[in-house]
Amino acid sequence: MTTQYWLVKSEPATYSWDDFVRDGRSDWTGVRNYAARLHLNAMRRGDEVMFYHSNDGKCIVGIARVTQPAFPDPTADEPGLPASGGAKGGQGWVAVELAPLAPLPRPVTLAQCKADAVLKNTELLRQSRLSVSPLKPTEFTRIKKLAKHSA
DNA sequence: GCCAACGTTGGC
DNA sequence: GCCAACGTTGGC
Repeated sequence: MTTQYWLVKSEPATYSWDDFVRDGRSDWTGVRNYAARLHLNAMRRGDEVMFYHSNDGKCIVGIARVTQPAFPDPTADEPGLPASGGAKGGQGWVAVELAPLAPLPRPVTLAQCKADAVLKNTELLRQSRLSVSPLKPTEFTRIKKLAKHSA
């Protein structure tokens, strides 16, 4: 099975990479956006996920791994309904479980992504408010490569 | 079903 | 602190 790649955002003031590493794993709950939910539902165990610090940081800081695919978000009003249950399914929100895989040697900044020919068209940049977005394998590889060089 | 008003996110 | 982008809500 081919590994898929994703990017999730977190405000470090709320939940930082360091918090994530300390916890060793995290249920990625509270996503209340249909496009983001679509992506959560498409995640499979073992997919790799870039961890982005929004607001304070504005950089990609580490790589996580999907350890549990989508399950009903326990923080939703009515968890457990089928997530595919119709366009108006305000319920049926889902979460996934992520675990830290490795920090990036150097964070990759938003400015670097914008300036990069490969990364300038990522969903992260095209739709800046989307909290969970897909990455193409080429984009994922590019981020890893940029993380090896000085900013 | 359209659209204006409003709230939220997130970069600057 | 401001503002742009986007989603949601509610009047009609």
